[in-house]
Amino acid sequence: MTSTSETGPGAHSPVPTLEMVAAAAGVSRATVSRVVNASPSVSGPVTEAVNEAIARLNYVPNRAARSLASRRTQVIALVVPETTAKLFSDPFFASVVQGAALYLSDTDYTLNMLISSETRSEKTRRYLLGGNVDGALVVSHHSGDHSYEHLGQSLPIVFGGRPLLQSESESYFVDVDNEAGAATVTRHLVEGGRRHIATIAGPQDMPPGFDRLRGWSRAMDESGLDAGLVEIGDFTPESGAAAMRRLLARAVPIDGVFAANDQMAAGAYSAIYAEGLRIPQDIAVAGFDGNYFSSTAVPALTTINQPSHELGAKMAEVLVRRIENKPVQRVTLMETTLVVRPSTAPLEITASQVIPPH
Amino acid sequence: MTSTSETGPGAHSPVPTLEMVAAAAGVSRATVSRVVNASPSVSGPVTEAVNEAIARLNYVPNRAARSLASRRTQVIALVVPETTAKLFSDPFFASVVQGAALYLSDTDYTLNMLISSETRSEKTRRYLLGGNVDGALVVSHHSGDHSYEHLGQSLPIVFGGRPLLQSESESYFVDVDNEAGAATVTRHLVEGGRRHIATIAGPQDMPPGFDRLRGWSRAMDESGLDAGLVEIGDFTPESGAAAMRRLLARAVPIDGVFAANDQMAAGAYSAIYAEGLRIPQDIAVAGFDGNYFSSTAVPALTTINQPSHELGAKMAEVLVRRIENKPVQRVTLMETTLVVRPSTAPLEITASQVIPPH
DNA sequence: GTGAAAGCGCTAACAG
DNA sequence: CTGTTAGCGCTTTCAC
Repeated sequence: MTSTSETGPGAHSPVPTLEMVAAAAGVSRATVSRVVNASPSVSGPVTEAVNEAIARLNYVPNRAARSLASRRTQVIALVVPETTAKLFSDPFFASVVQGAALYLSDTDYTLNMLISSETRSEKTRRYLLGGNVDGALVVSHHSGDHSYEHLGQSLPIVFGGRPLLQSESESYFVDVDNEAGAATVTRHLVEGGRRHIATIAGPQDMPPGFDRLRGWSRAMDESGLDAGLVEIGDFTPESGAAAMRRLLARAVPIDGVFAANDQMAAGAYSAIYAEGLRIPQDIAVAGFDGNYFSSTAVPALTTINQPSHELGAKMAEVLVRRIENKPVQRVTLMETTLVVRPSTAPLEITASQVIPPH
Repeated sequence: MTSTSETGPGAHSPVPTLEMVAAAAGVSRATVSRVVNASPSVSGPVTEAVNEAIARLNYVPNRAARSLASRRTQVIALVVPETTAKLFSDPFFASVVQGAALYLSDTDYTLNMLISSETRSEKTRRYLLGGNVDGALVVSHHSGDHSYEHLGQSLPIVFGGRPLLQSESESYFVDVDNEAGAATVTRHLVEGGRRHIATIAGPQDMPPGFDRLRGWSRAMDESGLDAGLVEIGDFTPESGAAAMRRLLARAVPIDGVFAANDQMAAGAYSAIYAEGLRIPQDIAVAGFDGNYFSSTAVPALTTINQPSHELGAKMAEVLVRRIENKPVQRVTLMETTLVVRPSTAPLEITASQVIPPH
């Protein structure tokens, strides 16, 4: 902490400026600027000379000066409007952030992470509107929360997850194809020989909850099966267990369950085991998300994998295109993948037991 | 993507400048600047008038201009020198990043995440030295990798994890107290009645591997037990399983194992089960890290919890203090906590079986 | 194609 | 205590 040698007397600037490059290359500052910004209107020889000088001096442009002059910041905000508790417990966020950061590391943009728990949302808004960023990414898992929607008029924003309300759908967003994923995993259950397939749906006021139920229904209809076995949970394991108990309490046969996320599927496991039933022999179980709940469950859980890094990367890509006025689709849906695991092993292996054992 | 209304003809600047505030408050720009920067040398009435104008105009300072003039960026880089594969699979990083981001969200600093996979490390270095950030946080899980060490001379840096080499220990770092944690969990095993306790250590060229082995040894010595049952792994589940097999192959009794991380403990589980032994009845198992491997194992794994968010927050705190020339310790050790789970249930409940069952 | 000149919005001595 | 005066390092018309 004692002052260390820094600006010794007559010390030359440690960081070379554009002006120094210009002098070294024998051109004007404007020309160097053009080369740095890859302007097409600089002759070959001059470009070379400048690049040589840049390399020799190890020149790095000063972002602040560049931003100030160009009125562009080259900064993208990543807004996470969540309580810290939720943030800490959800691996999805981390993946999305990493995906976005990774994509941007290949561009000239820089990621600026803003955690905006309730109390500071006003501060966040002002920061965003204060000309500190060129655009913003808003990630709110599983909620479709677009409370930053109105900022979209002043700043390019890309949301993760589709908006809940129709009226808000002027916004750009990237989402996972929840409905298709749910339909796919449901079809997988059908192909495994299951005929009495229930679902533990998510809250119907959240897009993922709604869309996944819809996908299940569609697949059931298409397979000519009854789509009446529905119970609603809130995406927690406990709610999954409770929903499963309600399903089992209905006096109808059930040989398969699709839970709208892995946590609820984990809850369903315990309810099923509590009844002395077996997975997958008696009831096949499938989830959605593809997080560690699915891989560590016993037996491992069949699920629909969400491409969370790709989602983050895609959000960043869409935003950059918007900022640079390149054409982009307002809505991007990411494909999911089915991950088959023992929890949905087909019934055929027990074909010899078509007659119930007891 | 057709051009939308932006700069309408004669449109007034949407973002108020400091100059406009000065005019509105009837003072000079310098005075406004002083108020914004909380300089003590501005009279009460004037401060009030300026603040009123700021609020009325909804003024937000321009970061770029401020940085350019003050030669401070208010930006902190978070460097993650890892392959993307590792980054994506390790929950530790995410926690540290979140902790740092959360801490900084209460300050005037902003986090700038740099993912620096091998190929781009030169680009990263130049960026860091190009005056784009006020300081850097370097997080490299489990490795003590300080390849950015030499930058410490030009830029304040705080590392996560202690450096491997003695010679490099001029650097500031925050680390988990690996040795104390390992000793604590080992003592816990001893208190549970275990007497033949082995360890599956991590690589001895990584500080955490080394320190945790040391903690185990120390606790064993202090308890008067033999500290000879050591096998080395590489922190993967597979290596943990292999090490456990080697331990079991030694023709000596083993009733407890401390694995240097949860993944290796998970591997040990499978080797133990493969021998027809039971956890915890025959062998108690404990890990280190406190990630989901420990909570989802069956039986759930006793482990040492790493305060990863706190570590991230502390790193940020130390760095900010360095930047602002406030006193800070060069080394900060974070305390770990013991999480007791069924995998180390005490032997006492089977006290009646002091005589081996066979 | 290239250079000259005029700032971008703010801070930081220096006077007063 | 407050105003004046210079820039910070770069981009960007506008001439040449």
